[in-house]
Amino acid sequence: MNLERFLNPEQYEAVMETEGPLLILAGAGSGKTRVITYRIAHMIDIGISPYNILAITFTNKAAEEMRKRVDDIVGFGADSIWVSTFHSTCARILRRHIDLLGYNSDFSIYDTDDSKKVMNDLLKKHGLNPKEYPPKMILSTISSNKNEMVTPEEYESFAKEDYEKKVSFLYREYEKVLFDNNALDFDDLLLLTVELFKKNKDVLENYRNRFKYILVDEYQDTNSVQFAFVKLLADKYKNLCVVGDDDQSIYRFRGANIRNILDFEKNYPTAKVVKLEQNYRSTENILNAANAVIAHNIGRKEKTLWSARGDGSKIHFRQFSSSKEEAMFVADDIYTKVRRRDALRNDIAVLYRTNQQSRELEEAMLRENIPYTIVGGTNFYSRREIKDILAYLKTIANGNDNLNVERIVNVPKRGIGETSLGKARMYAENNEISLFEALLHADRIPSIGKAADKMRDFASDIILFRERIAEGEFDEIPEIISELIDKIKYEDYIKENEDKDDANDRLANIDELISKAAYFEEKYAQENPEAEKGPTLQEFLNDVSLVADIDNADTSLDRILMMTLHSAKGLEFSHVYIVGMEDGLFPGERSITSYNSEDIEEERRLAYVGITRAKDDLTLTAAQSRMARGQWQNYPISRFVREIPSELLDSDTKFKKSTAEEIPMQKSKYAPTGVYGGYLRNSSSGTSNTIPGGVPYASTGLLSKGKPKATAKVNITPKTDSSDSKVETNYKTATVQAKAKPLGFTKGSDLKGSINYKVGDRVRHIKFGEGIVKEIDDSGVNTYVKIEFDQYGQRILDSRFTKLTVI
DNA sequence: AACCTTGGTGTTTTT
DNA sequence: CACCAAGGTT
Repeated sequence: MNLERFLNPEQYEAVMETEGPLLILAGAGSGKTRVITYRIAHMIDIGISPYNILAITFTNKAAEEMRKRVDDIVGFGADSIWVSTFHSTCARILRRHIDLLGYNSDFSIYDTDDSKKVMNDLLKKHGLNPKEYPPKMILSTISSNKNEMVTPEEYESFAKEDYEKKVSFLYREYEKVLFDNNALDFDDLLLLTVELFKKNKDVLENYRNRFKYILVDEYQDTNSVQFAFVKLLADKYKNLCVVGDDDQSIYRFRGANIRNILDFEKNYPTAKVVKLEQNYRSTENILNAANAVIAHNIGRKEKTLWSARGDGSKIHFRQFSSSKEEAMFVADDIYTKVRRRDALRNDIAVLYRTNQQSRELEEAMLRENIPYTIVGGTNFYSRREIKDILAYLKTIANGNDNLNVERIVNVPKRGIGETSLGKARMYAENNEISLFEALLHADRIPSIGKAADKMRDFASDIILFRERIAEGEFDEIPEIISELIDKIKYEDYIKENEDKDDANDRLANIDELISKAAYFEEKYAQENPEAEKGPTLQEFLNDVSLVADIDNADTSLDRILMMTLHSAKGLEFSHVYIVGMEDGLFPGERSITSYNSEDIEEERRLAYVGITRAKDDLTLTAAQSRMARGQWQNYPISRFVREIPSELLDSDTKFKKSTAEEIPMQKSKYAPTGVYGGYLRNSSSGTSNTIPGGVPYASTGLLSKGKPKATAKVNITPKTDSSDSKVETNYKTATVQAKAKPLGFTKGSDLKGSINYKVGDRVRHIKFGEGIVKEIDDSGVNTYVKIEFDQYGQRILDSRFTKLTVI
């Protein structure tokens, strides 16, 4: 391969140094991905076996992309490189060897919600007041301990105050519950792998010999336990290449230790260092702005990023009176750009500090009819119906997992109530068996009555599935899911308990889960070409537990992307908007008042990451007031905007002197048309709400169609709220009690137009095969497509998720 | 046992 | 404001 043609001298050096420790300091946009992929390709080219390479990436998406790119260059062998994230790598290792640590290889992986549930139960059990011992805080202490590899015993010996002693007690108890449930939380995946290696030298030796060459991307965001993991593996051959940029370290809150990258040369004295300082991504104006901002941080590795792309346009800054105005501006600006063909939709991103900011932006995009995808927020996998089905699958895989058993034992309702369940719990505890075991032998539970039969039926259904899977009766995971849903009559349950739209929504989500399983099978077959069997249920559940929000974002669609600054790491867009540039929001209140200067510096690094996502055009916006915590907050313009030299800025507001008061407000040109406003609660809470500014959403089509479930009480009174006083419309405030659709539908809400099939078309679906489009229903919030499949019969699919190809 | 209402409370960012 | 948990009602 003649690589010098494709690489600059520094990149070339980084590619060629295959032996020994190497630190690549890769500034933003400096062609890092290019270097990594060429490096791996080169290694294979000079005869290093792909089998001996381990590459750790930050997201699964990045892993997939890297594999694809290497494949494009070398054309073979890329599939036997082990490319994945820290968490997935560790999960995979643990599935093989965790029995050495006393766990069972069918362990469940608990997400944050699960951990919270465990902690709440513990507090209740020990009569501790959640106000005195906030579960969130305790869990975060536990998490930090795990990331620093501090055991409950060690923490106990540090603990001086009563509070700390209680926390150490809870830490110990929490670990016990997880162990008893045969469950691991995210931190355990890393921690236990390190423990495994330390305790079992032969296992470690095995992996050391396998992974002779190790590459870690985004090294600035590794934490102590990840460092330990890498060090253990790399210590024999020391062919460790780490790539990172200390200026882009943004995960301190989850234990990332910036010293890992700053001290790399100390830890590996023979290390070579290569600096990549030419930025190929951004215009000079954008890069200079980023450099100016980050220069305010102290204690960084000195580097000067430069670009040869020319000045480009200036950085736009606008301040608005409210966050609503801000959102409308962004939507309007995007609309104009796309219409004038200045930008393609999938080359535009809107970035924000907190997920809740996505709400108003979403409304604005809907109003301007701009197709968008929101990354993150309410995760697909945290939807009720998905969690239910997954809880079944997890129970089938791991019967010791009491948490998941509790979730589904009476869902769908099968007449097992709280009272009888309490007795089963008691019985399980007294006999030191799992809850599932107790249910299976429910007839032995004293004074339990009729519920015993129901319990036994439930447990034996689960066992039947387990046995049939073990005997290889199912060819593919989607079949397990489909049959499970039939068996427990989940569809009927949904249809009985929800109105038509909601039921459709949930059923479509379940179909989407089946599609995901089918996609997983496909991916697995590609990555394991020699495998005779498909992936196991555990492997699928693994994958599901460890997906990042960004992993699911399909960047090829003709939609703009909206996400947090954190999620945007590693991505690039031609046009970038960063909204909410306000002191108090970004940087956040806490980092401003914190006396630890690290906090504000991390926010600044986040700003740096955000700015450097932009290739050609960057727009920063701020609002003078926005609603937060139920109150209007008035924030001044972010210091990060003020740190950008004024000659780089295009702004019709003069704010160099840097206080918000001096800035004239933008006049609104977005007079509302009478349909505007806040959110209705969904039915489960059912209380009345004030809709600031107008008729409830029903008339915008955002509410689920059809009549409200509860009686709608709509009192319209003149609006007196001052927030919209600039807008000359006849505003009303409405108090309604209604069955409403929460606006939080994310993951790429669709807008009409991006569907490329019509009634009568013959289409192909990844799992259900071929079929004919019978009906396209876009009367409600989302568009549903009814399809008659040749093999699977009629199904209703949600167009937001379903990818159908017209044949 | 299931549904509805009320009240209390919390504040980034994510695997 | 929005979420969640506890208590009250059918």
